[in-house]
Amino acid sequence: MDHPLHLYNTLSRKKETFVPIAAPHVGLYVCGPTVYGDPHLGHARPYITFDVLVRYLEHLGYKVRYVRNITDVGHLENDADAGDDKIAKKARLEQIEPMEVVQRYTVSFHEAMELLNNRPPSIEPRASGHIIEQLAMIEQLIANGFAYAVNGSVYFDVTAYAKDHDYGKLSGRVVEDLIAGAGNERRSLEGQDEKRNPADFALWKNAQPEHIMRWPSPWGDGFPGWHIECSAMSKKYLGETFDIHGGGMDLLFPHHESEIAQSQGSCGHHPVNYWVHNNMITINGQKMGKSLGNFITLSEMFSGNHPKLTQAFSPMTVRFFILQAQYRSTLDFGNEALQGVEKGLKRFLEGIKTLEKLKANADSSSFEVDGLIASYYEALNDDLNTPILIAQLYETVRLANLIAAGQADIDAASLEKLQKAASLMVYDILGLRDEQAAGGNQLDGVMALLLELRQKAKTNKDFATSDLIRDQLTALGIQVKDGKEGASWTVL
RNA sequence: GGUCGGAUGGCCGAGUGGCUAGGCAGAGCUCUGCAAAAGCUCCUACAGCGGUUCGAAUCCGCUUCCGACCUCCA
Repeated sequence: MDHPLHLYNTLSRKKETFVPIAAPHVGLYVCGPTVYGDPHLGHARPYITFDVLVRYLEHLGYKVRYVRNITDVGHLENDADAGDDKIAKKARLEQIEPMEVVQRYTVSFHEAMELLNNRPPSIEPRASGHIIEQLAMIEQLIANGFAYAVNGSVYFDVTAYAKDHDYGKLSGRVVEDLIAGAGNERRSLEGQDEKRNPADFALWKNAQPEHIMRWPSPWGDGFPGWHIECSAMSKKYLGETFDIHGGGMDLLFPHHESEIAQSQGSCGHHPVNYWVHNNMITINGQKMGKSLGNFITLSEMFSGNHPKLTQAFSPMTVRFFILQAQYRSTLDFGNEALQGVEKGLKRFLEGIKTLEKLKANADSSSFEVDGLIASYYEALNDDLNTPILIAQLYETVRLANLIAAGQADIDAASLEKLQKAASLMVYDILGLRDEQAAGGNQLDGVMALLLELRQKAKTNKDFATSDLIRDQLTALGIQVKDGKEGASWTVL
């Protein structure tokens, strides 16, 4: 291909040509959700972004193994309940089993992903199902001198690791600063005094008696630390070095930095070639997140049941909204923006349908079809620039409408090429689907009949009847559009 | 406090040295029995101040403002 795929690699801080380790195979690991709460708008962004990446890679002919974990062992709290396990806490709160919480939110996550038309990953490993692998990696780290056990907990020894490795190369941290402590604002975490050094991080945490989620280990009952699951599971399913690791920018430090240290420390080499990070969704310019409590869940988006929402927004509106920003830019949430996207999406999909139904009307095209199609690929190849792709597809829609109106020409061969390429981009790569496609053959037949009756009325100048039919249909949510080739309709 | 990033038209959001991003909103027109849809046209912005350059939204410097990470987070 003339323009190979380029991805921005956080590690090198520049766009790089994507070259897999063992083409045509591509290994992709994306940090999955912690299932102790409903999925929110922020979750939609990485999973849509990497869904598009997977779809595109497969279109390019790669065989992708897409691994995305489910974190169901919880992480340390930072508030008054410091040292608690988030999942255990929520379970006590609701008087149910931890695994029940995990199950409920895993299901709700899957439902949201399906609504957003994100395809499931190839493997979706659970942290709780890989305790053995995590323990093995921790023991290896101890054996290699990069970890130490204290009071039933095990910590990663950043100082020891940093002697021969660059801890901080991904996130741009300086080890000395981390060791010195990150300023006066740094809160004191439970277990901080057990660490040899403030920069050290937990690999295994000793479980307090009230701690429900616990597993036996060589150091006593406990639970895995913050970052070890991703290292252990990516190694298990993708190997010690794999192609792409994705996730939100907020995971850059300490999560991904520590993943590198754990993998490097235990296996002896760098785990990932391309680190790809999506930016945050903001609300009033501020990050939308659990800790700030300013997030909107996906089910609230879809139902409109949230004080910040003036109306419901469909899953495809949300998907289109997210795809209209490049994944490395922040994207600001707003009703006005969403409403604009909703209308734009409708016109967009209508236009694509118009293109699909188009018939060739000339022996040559009045515009350059190959260049237009090439522009789709150029956009995607440039670090998945979906907004540019969408702009080019809008241009395609404009041309299709012109052809339909007899104001532009296209030949048969060009038309077929364009139809194929545009549909591929819209449905297969961007992963949009027509939410209004409903009714089936029966409705089609009924509508054809109604429109025929209306046409008769119009021919007889019986506009009262023709308007009655149209207005009643409008009231039912079906829009009638009179065109040169007769009337057509869409479900609103 | 440290590190990094951003400031684009009413709103969202691309773009990195000259050439229209795109969408939504708004205005006009065409089409139409009237609408709707669609098309065409218009609205042409780049935080501020300096500098480099024939030419800067785009490069450099300074200023102001905003954000992210440094603590679980997509």
